[in-house]
Amino acid sequence: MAATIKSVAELAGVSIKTVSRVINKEGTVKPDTLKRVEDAIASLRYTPNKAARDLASKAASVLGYVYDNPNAYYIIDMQNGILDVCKKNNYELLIHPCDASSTHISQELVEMVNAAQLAGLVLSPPLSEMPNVLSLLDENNVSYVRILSGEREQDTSLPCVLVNDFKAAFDITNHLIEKGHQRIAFIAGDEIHKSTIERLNGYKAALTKANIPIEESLIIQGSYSFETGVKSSETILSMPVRPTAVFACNDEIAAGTLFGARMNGIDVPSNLAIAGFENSPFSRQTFPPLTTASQPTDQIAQCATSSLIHFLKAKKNKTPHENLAHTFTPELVVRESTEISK
Amino acid sequence: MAATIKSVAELAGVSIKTVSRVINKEGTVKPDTLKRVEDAIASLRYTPNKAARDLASKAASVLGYVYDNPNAYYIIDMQNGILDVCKKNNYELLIHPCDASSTHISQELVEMVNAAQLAGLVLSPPLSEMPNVLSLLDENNVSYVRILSGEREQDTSLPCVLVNDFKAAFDITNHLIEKGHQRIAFIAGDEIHKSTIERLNGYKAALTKANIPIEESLIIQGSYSFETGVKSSETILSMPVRPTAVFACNDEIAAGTLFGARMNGIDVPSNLAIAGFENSPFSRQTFPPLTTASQPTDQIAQCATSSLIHFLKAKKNKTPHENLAHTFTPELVVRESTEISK
DNA sequence: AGCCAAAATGACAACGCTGTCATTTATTAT
DNA sequence: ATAATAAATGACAGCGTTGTCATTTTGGCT
Repeated sequence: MAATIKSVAELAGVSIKTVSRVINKEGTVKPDTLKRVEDAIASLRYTPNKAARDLASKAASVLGYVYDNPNAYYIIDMQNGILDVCKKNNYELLIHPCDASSTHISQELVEMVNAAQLAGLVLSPPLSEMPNVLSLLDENNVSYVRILSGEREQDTSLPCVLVNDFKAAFDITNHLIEKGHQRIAFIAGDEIHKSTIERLNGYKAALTKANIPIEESLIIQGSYSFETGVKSSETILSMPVRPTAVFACNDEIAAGTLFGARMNGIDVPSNLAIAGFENSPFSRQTFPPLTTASQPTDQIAQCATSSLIHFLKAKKNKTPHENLAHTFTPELVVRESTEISK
Repeated sequence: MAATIKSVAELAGVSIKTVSRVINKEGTVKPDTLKRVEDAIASLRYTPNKAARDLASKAASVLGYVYDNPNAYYIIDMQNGILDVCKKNNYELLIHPCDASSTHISQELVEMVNAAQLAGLVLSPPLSEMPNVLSLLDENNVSYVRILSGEREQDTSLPCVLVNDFKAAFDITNHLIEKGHQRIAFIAGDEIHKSTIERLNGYKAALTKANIPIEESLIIQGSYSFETGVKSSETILSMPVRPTAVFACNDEIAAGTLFGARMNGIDVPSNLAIAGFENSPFSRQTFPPLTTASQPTDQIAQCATSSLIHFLKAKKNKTPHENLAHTFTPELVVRESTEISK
């Protein structure tokens, strides 16, 4: 069977504790002993038994990524970012898709954390923004890092990563205004997502700054889906005074809007300019490609994960932990859907 | 701290072994003892320590999903399918994205299996089709299930799930022929994927059956990407005798082709019919929506995962394992990209 | 009631590692 | 050279389970 720490110790002529020191890089081993142990490890192809380590050290090194989000691109990017950092820190990742609208969701998460002995959780929206979820996690002393839109509430000592959707939405709206648009419709995503609200506020702020009155009739409720875009395009096209531009809350909605416009023979951008949000791959693949805001999802994920890991280390060593909140601001990406190419 | 088996045993007034029997559902516990133990578990909110179980039973219940595939939708579907079955069987899933073109890929996988003490691996294309990867896994006695295109080779006792790309590609091509097309271009995906070859063969078979000669100049090499589609559309549009239809190896290529056609003012489907493959969400979101073949990715994933778990159980109990290969055939989905809607 | 097999339960040693603390060895200061 | 100190190493007891095997209890027969 597989080599154990004992067989390595025997081969290297040292005690198992010394081998343990080597694999944990404790640094208190003499160079030549180190070498012997390393050789033994290599020749036996030894890999430490994870279960035994976790058991002995009373600390599982597994994080959980919990999401409820239909956006495959977002999830993959998040996941890859998280995995990246996990790998570097010798953590494992447990993936847990779930239904945020379920009434048992909070309970479900706590049970999962217990059952899988997770060290911590990475929460992306909308879970990261649901007070009931967060408070139950707090009660159960679960460590987590949140990725969310807007500002952080003061009442937490846990790490979090903020996305400045307000600023990015402001920039997009501003871009449309600079292109000469005065009537700009806004298609909202799910209300449960704080990003929807932040983006709406950014939109409003840009209008206000340009002295354009905010018309509630131009603001359309919806969800983060292609279908919302298609439906909204109908609404928009049938408005008595038709807007000349649309700012959709994400690329999927924008793509739907584009699709709907197409169906009705409306040319984009000459008859209707459309902007999305997220810079997901298909924002480049629609015709014409979509103006959008580029969210560095994998960086956000990496940042969140390493914050969490730092936090966990600090917690274990009872070291004080300076709890910085990192902020990312998505950047405007201008493409043909708002600008006629030469 | 958290409850342990010992505290449960004390509270219930039984030995830890009996508690162990209860949590493992061994079924040899008297109803009233069972009840007492279950009550104790509930009142202490006990959850078994995973590390301890794995260590004692010498068998971690963690599977690995290894992929190298840029297609976010495919991966998410696969992953969800796998997770589904894992959850039902109390397995965990470790996600491992990797680079199939790396020279160390085989080694990397073996190391990962050892390091994480994985029970088995789920391999999707192209990894599932790479002889060097498979043989090294075999050498190291790693259990895995493969998802792949076409037929199974005889030389393995491990489970696998087959996708009949040949038949589906035949159906798509046939559909185009029935629509009256005689010159049909084929845009291939990456050569490393067996699906590319199977789909090409299906295309050829359909042409042959309809007595349409196969023209090599109509077969364009490429990779599974939007860009391939865009580029290929240029190639196609500049052909001396222009094809009237295109069968792209997947939806992404098809979307690219559509994009390219658009750029050149070619109407789809009236000037050029386009079919894709995969039924990924955006095949519904292009304008016009794409005719494609619907692959039940999550079912395939579920089937593969449960095959693997059965195999592992059989292996552990040294029970003989009947090694069936399941086959899925993607189904034709006709949409507007090949058919003018009324 | 008395016997026996079958069912239920328990005692205890693993499993492979880390943490604690004791012991040995090397280094420095005198 | 010698004591004092620091660095390196080791012995051993856990960690919370499961597996093995021994022991007790139960229920069905006579």
